[in-house]
Amino acid sequence: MFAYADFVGQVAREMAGELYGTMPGETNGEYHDALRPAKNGSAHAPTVPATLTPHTTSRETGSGGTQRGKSMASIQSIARYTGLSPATVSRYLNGHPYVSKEAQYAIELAIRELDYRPNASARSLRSGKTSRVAIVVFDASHPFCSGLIGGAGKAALQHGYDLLVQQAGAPGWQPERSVELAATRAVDGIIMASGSGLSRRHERELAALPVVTCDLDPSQSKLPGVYIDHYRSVLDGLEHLRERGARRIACVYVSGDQLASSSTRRQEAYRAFAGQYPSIEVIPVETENDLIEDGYTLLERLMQLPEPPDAVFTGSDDLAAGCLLAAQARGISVPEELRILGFDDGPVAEVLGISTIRQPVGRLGARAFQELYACISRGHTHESTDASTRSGRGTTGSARGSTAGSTLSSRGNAAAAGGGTAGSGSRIRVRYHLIARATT
Amino acid sequence: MFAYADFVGQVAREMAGELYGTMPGETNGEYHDALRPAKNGSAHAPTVPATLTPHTTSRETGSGGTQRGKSMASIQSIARYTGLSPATVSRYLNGHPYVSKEAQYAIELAIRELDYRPNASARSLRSGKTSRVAIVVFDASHPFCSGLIGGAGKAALQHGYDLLVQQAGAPGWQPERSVELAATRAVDGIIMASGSGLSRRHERELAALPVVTCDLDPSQSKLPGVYIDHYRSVLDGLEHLRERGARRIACVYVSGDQLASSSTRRQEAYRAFAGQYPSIEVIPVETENDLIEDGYTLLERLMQLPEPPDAVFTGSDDLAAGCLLAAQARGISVPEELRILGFDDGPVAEVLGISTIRQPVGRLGARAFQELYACISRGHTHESTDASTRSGRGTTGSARGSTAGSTLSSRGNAAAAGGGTAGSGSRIRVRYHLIARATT
DNA sequence: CTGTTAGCGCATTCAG
DNA sequence: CTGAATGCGCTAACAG
Repeated sequence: MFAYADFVGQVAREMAGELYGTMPGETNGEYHDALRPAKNGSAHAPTVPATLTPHTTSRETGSGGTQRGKSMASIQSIARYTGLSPATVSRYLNGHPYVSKEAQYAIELAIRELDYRPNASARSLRSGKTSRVAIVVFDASHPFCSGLIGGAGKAALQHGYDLLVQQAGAPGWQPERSVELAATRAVDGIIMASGSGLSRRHERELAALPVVTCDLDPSQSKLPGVYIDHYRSVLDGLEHLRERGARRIACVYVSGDQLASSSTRRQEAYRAFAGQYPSIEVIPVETENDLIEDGYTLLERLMQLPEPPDAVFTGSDDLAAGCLLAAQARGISVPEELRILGFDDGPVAEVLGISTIRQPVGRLGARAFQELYACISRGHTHESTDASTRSGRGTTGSARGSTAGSTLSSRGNAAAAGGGTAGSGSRIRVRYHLIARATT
Repeated sequence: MFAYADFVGQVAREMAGELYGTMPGETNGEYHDALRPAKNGSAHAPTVPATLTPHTTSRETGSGGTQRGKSMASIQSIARYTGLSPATVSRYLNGHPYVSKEAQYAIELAIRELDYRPNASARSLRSGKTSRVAIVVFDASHPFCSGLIGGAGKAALQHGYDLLVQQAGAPGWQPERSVELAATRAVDGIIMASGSGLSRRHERELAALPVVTCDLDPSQSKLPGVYIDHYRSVLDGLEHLRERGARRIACVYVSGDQLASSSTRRQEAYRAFAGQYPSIEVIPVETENDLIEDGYTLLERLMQLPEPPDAVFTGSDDLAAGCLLAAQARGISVPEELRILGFDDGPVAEVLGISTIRQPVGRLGARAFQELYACISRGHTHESTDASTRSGRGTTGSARGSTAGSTLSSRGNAAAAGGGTAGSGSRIRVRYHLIARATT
């Protein structure tokens, strides 16, 4: 098969955050700072002995401001250059009417000549907006998170926004950082896609800011959020297994809910399912992480049980893959003896032929941004216009064929209207797909 | 097997950027734009008849500034609150000495009371720095890119920096956006990890800014950059195949080099290898994309050839996976009849047991940031102190056992000293690993 | 159509 | 130890 031990080692190391450090034994020649050329300023480097103050061209360099020598052209510069006033230039820049043709030409020329660029900070300071939002995920390199980032980023772009990424799982990160980001107006709003380390206090602080949670358990906080209905997707998945004859189903949940996913909701679904089908045994199983290796050991643990399960609801493709590999290694036939269901429909599930539940991750991220954008445009922070009429529009079971619809719910500022017909309400629905594959 | 057609459809759709849009048929209650408050400007959109100027609440809301009602506490506010001067407060905030105990307490209280937060834009405006850098990738949700983002983000965090992400592959993105980001001082620097659409002009503009390329072909631009030595890794990979008896090797390259990877370097390596071993036939193969589906069709194409290859150097795990699946579908025995080598060592290669070449993607991103950081700290932009003495420190072949070392090179501002011993030079080395697995 | 004035929030002189 | 003054770059009110 494959070098499993080695693999485990690698993953463990990478997850431990060592992946970007300097490995011992690698020839690591850092830069010499010595031969730094003095390209600074208008040919007078500040590195001068300092006994004689280089006399900074008297004024102009003034007190604070841009210390990068080039002394970036300002709106003033081009005002002087053209003989116009800063106001006129500003007007031109912002596309205001009432700027004479001559002025326009002159300004355009000056801009090109002086290589002028408006200063973003100054603009933000004046306008109070940054055209920038942040998304907080646990680990940007995790497929789920990166999907979120991708989707949110694309949506942001369409509105002229940029996306800042913070990783709650990175060494040194603290919840403070995210709160401050918005509080200090470094961004216009935040998409919280990681519940990691979110204390009550932080949440309270966040509530005062434009924030939207993303795939966080909605019952955990009062913040508006976009999320997939894990409860129903789990029920559908279990139903899928049941229909195919499973009677002892191992139901996995991740202990540390570091990653953005509502494991509590899942567990509720497990319980609900167990209640609904007393004849089926639901075996809750805990795992610390959801990587392939974890799945591997997980299955070995399961097989130690006096009465091993005949199905595993893993809640993750990687776990499922690990389970499958372990099963194959043990000579357990899948799916005859053991059914395995994944989650997310990543490449791994694809190539291994694992049945799984596909989530519209990219769209989830995009919706999150859109909600946030609405929030921001409205000038609100979150304003509890809470009327979550959790509509239970049928369709709960019946994983008929290979796909079943579910909802992606959005609980936002606008009043939530439960109804079934389209339009008017803050609920947005997309479909997830339960994909049945031959292997598992 | 698995529902391949369906899969292909999905991937195709997602790559087309539709992944975050609204699917037809889903109940999608978009927001009504009707109730959007007229928060534009100070309430007079330029589209207005302009006869009467709406006259905004006289002072306090004044001219520009924060339009969010709460009227954020400023340093002034707490100066007034405490009876101190703004200067003292500022001193306190920046940890200056010479602030009396009493003042401190008073200020701390006021801060808590007024819920004060320093304004990031104002700070940036003054200081000229943002503590923020941008990374430009083609698609954040691609494993390679997300690895870069993850690594860069973590490294950034350690220096108190935040990371902004732009996706060059997103609909609507233009190279302008990236340039402007740095030019307008919205960020302190840029990590360019996507060569997509980079014209000469843009590159020239970038050259004047703190920028570091990441995994872009170093021969393509004069910008400083961090990159993996694809040339040598390819040679090692081919050597690996040769040692195992391959004599007709299909060498894949991606036509559009949209993703951050130097396909030209690879092709050079292909040629070099072909020159070195005249008895081995190197068959260059082009593919538009590097997804599993592409690998699948790729192999089918290869098998149409009069003389099919006995090995494939795919340059991508996904491609390799596709090849493997296609081969299995055709009843071709792997590795006996056909050897397949992947690249990156992602989960897919892992579970399928595909031999592959692991790249330290996270570390690559991290190094890129570190280079950029050095750049920024030094106050430089890039200054071509170019002396790339490409050292060829042995170790080229000999994929002995299962791993072989290679270099991750960094070409920066400081002069590059080729030498073998540690230190002194701009070269940074880490190891990639060629991982041999049973299946392929 | 244009210039003058003023101030966004902060940090840094320079005098006390 | 502290306060007054100044300006970072930009834009929105006013007058012209």
